[in-house]
Amino acid sequence: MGILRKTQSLALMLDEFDKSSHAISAIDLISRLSNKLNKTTVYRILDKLEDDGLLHSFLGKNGIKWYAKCNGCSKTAHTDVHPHFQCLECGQVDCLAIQIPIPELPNRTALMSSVLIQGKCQDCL
Amino acid sequence: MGILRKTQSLALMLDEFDKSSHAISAIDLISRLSNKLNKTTVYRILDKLEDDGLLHSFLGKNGIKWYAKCNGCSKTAHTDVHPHFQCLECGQVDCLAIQIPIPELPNRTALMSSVLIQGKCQDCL
DNA sequence: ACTTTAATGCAACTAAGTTGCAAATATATA
DNA sequence: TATATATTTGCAACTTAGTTGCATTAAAGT
Repeated sequence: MGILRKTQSLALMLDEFDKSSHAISAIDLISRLSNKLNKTTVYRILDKLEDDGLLHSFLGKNGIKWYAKCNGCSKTAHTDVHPHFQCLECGQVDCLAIQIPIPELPNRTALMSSVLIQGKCQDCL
Repeated sequence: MGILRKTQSLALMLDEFDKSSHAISAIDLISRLSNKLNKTTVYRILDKLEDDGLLHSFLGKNGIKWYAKCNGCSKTAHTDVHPHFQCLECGQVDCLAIQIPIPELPNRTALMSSVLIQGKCQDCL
């Protein structure tokens, strides 16, 4: 069950995602909003926004969770499966607007895939 | 700094990897050996075996760490970069002996990539 | 304005992994 | 083979990311 009520907490969080063109880690979001929201609230709203197809989540370098705005995802299906890029120097994480084709696997059925590319971003080159 | 001494703990751990053709999660290994080894020891030996290029590690579904035997990696470089497959039904994780080509990225340099494919494995189809 | 129900904060918890240090055990040396 | 030295190990305590239960607060419907 996704978002039902327009609360202040929700507005604050949407604001953060509007401000930034990059992905935001749950941890970072919690610290940015630490004087305004409890971390439990942050996690719960992230969950709901993902349910609603407004955000998608993925795991970064050390298994920590990142969120970014969805592009063409719906409440029912996260269709927009793209790779993510994490800069090894500044840590910045972005969605890449490309498709990585996953080949047919003998004896297996691929249902989803996650690709994390690491390297140097624009700013750090 | 990798393995220096041939200890019992080391033998026990190598045994586990010899027994299984699949990847093993750190957690699973700890529980398999819980009556013989301390979890700290398990983590430390895994580290060293990875340093030595005998094992490689990667992150599975929920960000937990998996280890599998290396194929052609050396102490200095983990060259064998392949995707991993995790079965959504039984949880089993395997290395896939294929290459996923990462395209050139405009304005960025890709230094490494990790690909996790999820779906159904042989046994669960 | 009042009622209902969802959202929030808090504190306590879980799970995976890490650290410091003293005790145990390999290996090198005599 | 005994001894010295240095690596490994176990333990307990800690860290970090994320979760849960429950009482309180605040939206939204009437």
